[in-house]
Order: sequence, then structure tokens, then C-alpha cells
Amino acid sequence: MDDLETRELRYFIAVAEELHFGRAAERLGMAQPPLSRAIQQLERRLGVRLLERNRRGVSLTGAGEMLLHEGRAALDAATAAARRTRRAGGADSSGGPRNRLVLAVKAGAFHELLHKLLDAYAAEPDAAEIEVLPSGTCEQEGMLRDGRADVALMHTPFNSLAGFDSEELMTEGQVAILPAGHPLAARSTLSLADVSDIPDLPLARWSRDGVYPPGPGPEIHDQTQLAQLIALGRTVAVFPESARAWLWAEHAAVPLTDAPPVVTHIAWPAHSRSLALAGLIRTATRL
Amino acid sequence: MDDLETRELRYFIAVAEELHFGRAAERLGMAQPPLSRAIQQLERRLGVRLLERNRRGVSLTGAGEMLLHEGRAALDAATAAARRTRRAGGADSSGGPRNRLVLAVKAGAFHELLHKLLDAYAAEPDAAEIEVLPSGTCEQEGMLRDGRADVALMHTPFNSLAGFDSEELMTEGQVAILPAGHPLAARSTLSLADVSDIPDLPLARWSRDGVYPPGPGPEIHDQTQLAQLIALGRTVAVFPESARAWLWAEHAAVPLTDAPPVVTHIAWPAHSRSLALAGLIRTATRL
DNA sequence: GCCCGGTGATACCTACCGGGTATGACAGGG
DNA sequence: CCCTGTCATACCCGGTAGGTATCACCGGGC
Repeated sequence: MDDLETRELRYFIAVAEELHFGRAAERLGMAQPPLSRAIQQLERRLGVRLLERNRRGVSLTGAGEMLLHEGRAALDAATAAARRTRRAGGADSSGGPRNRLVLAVKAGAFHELLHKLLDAYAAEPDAAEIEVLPSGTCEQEGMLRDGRADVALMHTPFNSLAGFDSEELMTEGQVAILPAGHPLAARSTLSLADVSDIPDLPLARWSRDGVYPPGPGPEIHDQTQLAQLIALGRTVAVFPESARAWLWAEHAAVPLTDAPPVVTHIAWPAHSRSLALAGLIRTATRL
Repeated sequence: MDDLETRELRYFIAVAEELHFGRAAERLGMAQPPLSRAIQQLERRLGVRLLERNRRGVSLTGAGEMLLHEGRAALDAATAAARRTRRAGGADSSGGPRNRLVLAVKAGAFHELLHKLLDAYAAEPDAAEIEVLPSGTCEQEGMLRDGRADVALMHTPFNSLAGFDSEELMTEGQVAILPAGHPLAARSTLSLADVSDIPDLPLARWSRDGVYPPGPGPEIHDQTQLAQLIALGRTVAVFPESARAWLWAEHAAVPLTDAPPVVTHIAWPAHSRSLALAGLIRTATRL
């Protein structure tokens, strides 16, 4: 019952994602024939057919789908081990174990909460150094999984807490953010149906893992860009109430009656055993 | 930023657990010198000292501790990927994806619940085949992590749900299980202090990961052995109420007033995307 | 005090295998 | 019908994982 080498997992995942040996080999910086052979060896060792080689392309079998999912998790775990070990080791050089935590935060969100948290934690007696790592939309999960971060602030239902330990920090409603001059901006409340159906203001589309949901609205990369597009009267967006903190004068925020409440959690990899992390969590839950 | 190979992780974990290169090499089925060299290379590649080679033995640095923990998780993830892929692949040979779930259950526990669950699930229209895998005390977590099982029944607070998704199934109190003839067996309730302080009946000690808590009581491996020792008047044990199902005539169960309630969960690896699993969970939560 | 046992590290060699290049087999499309 | 794009095969080479022999070092025992 030999283990899979991470090299094999990397190879298979590349092929499974590209569904094309040539492109996968290029992405891996190697030639195509050894890649083909490596996948064949992998299939032999597992005793399972992973890819269906049809004429004109490759497709995943059921087992291939499984290996793609599980293999990604395993690869993340391996790179997390390397990263965290390096960080823990850099600590040793400076005498005692220098505590340093990487906190992943969706770029631009959590302004007030983050401020309060960092201030409160810094006041703790044995506070570790906190590095705030801004992340793309919903990227915090991957960052926790592959060790780029030690702890993250997350928004359910946008982020999934699956696989992490977490504590609830706060709950808030959502608001529609409109151009200040728009007729709907005068309303005291709106419904989701209202904002998704404005003919002249298509709903903005956020990227999620590099993919945008379909729709007429503009594709949004970062919050500044979105803020500008809203101010220009080109789009409308839905945000947690705390987004009011970064609104411009040309923006208007109207509460949504039927949007699901957004819950902010602090989340960390299950089984983390770090005193610094425990302290940060304690501070966060006391806010 | 090269990944760690699982071979390197296996090697390091062996050394970190044995704290002895020779024994670790033997366990790995290889000679000691290549193992030494492999660990040195690993330290160089990570740029971190993992082991402190003192005269007369080896000890872990902080980074070594980190790599031991994270590396175990990564190795588990890799073997889980292999195992689950093999299982998913065996499926393909028999036509459609043959659904088969491995359910880990603490040996001897969950009698009634398990019975009801299996019966109810078997009655579902598209029920998968369920393989019940009895596990040692609190071993279900490891089984889920390394892919030996797909889903498990767990008891909090004994099992930790960290890192898994789970649903609560039932809550029950705990009882002390005594020899029927013992004076305390006549009491209608007991407290934890009562049972931990019986001079002639030391509390039984369960193994957890092969380690026994300290104390005067006998070391218990399985439930039958425990049942016998209780019946013989040699020990006393604390169990969830549902343990009444397997009591002997010579046993007496007395409710404990101050023992924490035991919650039974059904748990599965986060991100599992299996229809069969979803069906089983749905059935379980409806019981 | 000296030697012996046991530790991990070093030196050197071999053989396997991971990777490269060249080429084949095969199907679809112009 | 050829041409193109795909993955598989054949063959070669070099790096490296692993083995054996040995060293350096320290602690304990006589």
C-alpha cells in the first residue's frame, strides 16, 4: 500500500485540470512523453483508470474526479506543512519561538472589526506579531488550507467553514449600494428582487476562483473598481452593512429586507495548537 | 518553493516518532545512512533545523514539532486520496459508479442507533452498500482522515469533530456501570466524585492512541473485557446511557448527575461530495 | 584511564528511474 | 488524401535514492 508521491499528485492534477497532456506538461515545465508515462504508472499503481482517452481530448473517470478532489487536499496539506515548518523554523533563529500569525482577510472588508481586533490583541500581555494578509474574494479558505495563513476572518454564507474550526464574531444584515442619485436610493428598504431587476443598473459580478457568474453586469476585481463603477452609475452591488464604512459621498446604502444575514467568523485550521492563535481567538470572541 | 515529497514526510515522521535514526531506519525498512542524509537534505531544503542531535539521542526543535503535526496531516491526506481513489475506481468496473460507504463505529457502541440507521437507510430507494467498520477507542477520527472510512459515528466530548463536517444525532446522559451486588448499585443516582473514589473499585482506564491515563484501575482494550471485569467486581466504568443495551445480569447502571452529556454525531470529511453520503446523512438526521 | 558499545555522519558506489528527444499510431477536418 | 493535432512508444542519459563500509564522538564500565 504505497503512498502517492506529491509529484504524482501535481502531475495528475495538472492533467485533470487541463484535460490535455501537452498543455499540462507545458504548465509543469516538462515534456509531454514523461508526463504521459507518469500518469500511466500512477494508474497502474492505483490499479484504477483515471482518465478516459478519447480521440480528441481527455476526460476524467469517476476515480479521476475523486483523485482530483482528494489530491488537491493532500497537496494543500503538504505545502502547508512546508510553509508552516519554515515559518516555525525562522522563529527558532531569533532565540525563543517567535510567535507570528498570518491573518487572512478579504481585502477591504472587516474594517472596523479588524481594527478593534488588532488593537485589542496588541494590548494583550504576550501578543504575537500579526501579519494581515489581504486575500482575493473568498480566497481565505485556500490560504488556510495551504498554509499561507494561520487564521482568517470569513463571511458566511460566502465562505465555507468546512474543515476549519471557527468562532462566530458578529452578524449583520446586507445593504444595496447604489449611486446616490438613483431613484431607488431614496427608498428606505429594498428587496433582492428590486436590485437584481434594475434595467439601467445591472448587478456587479464578483470573481470566484477566477470565474465570474453569468449576467449582464460588469466583472469586478477589487473594491475600489467597484466603488468607482457604482459612483459612475454603472452598476449596483450587495454588501454587508459594515461596508458603509468605505462608502463614498456619491454612494447610497439601502437595507435589503430579504437578503440572508452575513455572519463573520474567525476560522483556523482544525487541530492548530498555537498559544498565539489561542490568544487571538480569545481576544476576538470577547470583542 | 518546492513541495515536500511524501517519502520525505514518511522519513521525518519515523525519525521524529522514534527519536532514533537506527530504529527509524529499521521501521522504514532501509539502512540508517541514507535516512540520515535524507533528513539533512530535508533540513537544507526547508532551510530549517528540525532535529537537535545531542549526544545520546535526538530531540525535536520547534520547527520539527510543527512538521511532525502538519506532516502527519499531509500524509493522512495523501493515503486518503489513494484509498478513496482506489475505492471509487473499483466502482467503475462494475458498470455504473457502485456506491459503497465505509462507516466507522466505535466497536460495541451505538447499538440501537446504528441498527435504526442501517435499517432506515437500507429502505431508501437508491441506498448504497454500507460497510460497517468497527474501530478502536476514538480511532474514528484517524480513519476518516486517512481514508479508511467515509463517514463515522462519534461521541463528543470523547471524539473531536475538528476538521470534519457533522450533524448532531442524539444526546444522552452517562451512567456508572457497577457490579450488581455493590452497595453503590442500590443508589438511584451518583456523582463523578462518588465513582472515582471507590476504594475497592478503581475506575477503568481506556487506551487512547495506545496510551493509558495514569491511575490504579485496570487497562481496558475492549468492551467484553471491561464487562467481565465489572461483573467480577474488579472495576467500575462510566458510559453513555445507551450502554444499558449490552449490560449483563451481573451489572448495574446508575445515572450520574454531574457527568457531561454525551452527544452522538455523524461526521464526515469536509467537502465530501458523494450522493450516497448525503443520503445517509439525511436518513440519520431524520431518525 | 582506557577501551568498548552505541550513536549519527561521511565516503563511495551502484542501479533505478525520472526526464529528454525522436518518432509512431490514429482520428478529424479541409 | 494529406495534414494537423493528439497521446503513446522507444530509446538514451544523468541525477539521486539507497546500500556497504567506515569514521568521529561520547558515555559508561572495568
